[in-house]
Amino acid sequence: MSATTPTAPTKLELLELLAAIGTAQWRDFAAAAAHYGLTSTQARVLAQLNGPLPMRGLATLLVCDASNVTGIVDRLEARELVRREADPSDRRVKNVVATDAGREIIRRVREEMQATHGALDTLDETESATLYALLERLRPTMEKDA
Amino acid sequence: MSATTPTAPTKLELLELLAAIGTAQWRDFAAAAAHYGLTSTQARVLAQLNGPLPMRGLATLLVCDASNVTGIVDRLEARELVRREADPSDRRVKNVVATDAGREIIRRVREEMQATHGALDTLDETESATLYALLERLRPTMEKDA
DNA sequence: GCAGATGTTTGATGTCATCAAGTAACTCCA
DNA sequence: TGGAGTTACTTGATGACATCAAACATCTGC
Repeated sequence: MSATTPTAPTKLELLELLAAIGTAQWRDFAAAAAHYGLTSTQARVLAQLNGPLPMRGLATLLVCDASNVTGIVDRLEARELVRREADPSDRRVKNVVATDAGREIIRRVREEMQATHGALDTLDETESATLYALLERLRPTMEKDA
Repeated sequence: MSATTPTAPTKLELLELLAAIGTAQWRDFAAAAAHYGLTSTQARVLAQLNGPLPMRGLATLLVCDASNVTGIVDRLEARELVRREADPSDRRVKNVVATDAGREIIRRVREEMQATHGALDTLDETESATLYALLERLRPTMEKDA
């Protein structure tokens, strides 16, 4: 803590800075996705698909209406980035699974977020660890809904 | 640096955490905006309007097509949150200005981002300052376009 | 086995995003 | 001066998201 003697920021300043970082990262993500002909929403869905996930679960994760997910998955399925599979234990649910192509494309999108990667590379190990610890402190409160 | 002895996070972990914080904040903002019948885009426009701003400048800030801004400002103007004024020095440009109601509503939106406020309140002054300094280091690189 | 809850889709509607094209106004230089 | 080229804004077409309401099949519990 000797190298930097930061002046205390007002809460508003911190809030605005956080917003700026957030939008910058979002733009980086959207741009990388667009590179592969994906909308940011489609990329977001792919990013969630580590394992099979019911439509409803997807809607919950995206915090949107289930009917919305239908269309998004339709378009992803048309490009064979995703598949709908019947759930063996409940015939109502359809599990969405990423295809190999889908996994590959989202991997590349993450890789190509150059602005974000570049920014994180400017931090040394200690700084990264500090930032990580601070953000992790914020996370639980931030993710509580109103 | 004694209270916390953070284990070094991988870059991927840090990236994901940053993304999580970003989307949490975005949701908080969108929810607060919805409270006042604003879409997140409309709220974003209001947030930019500190002074008069030409349509084109707004489009640049939002990183979107100018034709898009026409519709957004139309809807804001219909609700009298915003006004189009002729520019005295260039009759092509229309400057967008927030009305009193517009300024008031965006002020309240910011106030009501409870998740974000709550999260930031968990940091003491030193931590805030550290976070601020780190994020400010990231900012310039993050905002560089690809 | 029936009533109610749940998962998914369809259809209507509104907002946001793009692109292409059109009009008005500005700039600059020959 | 006066036209060529640029710039600001709008309009219209189209597509992706987002919501809600309603339909349908299936599950659950009593």
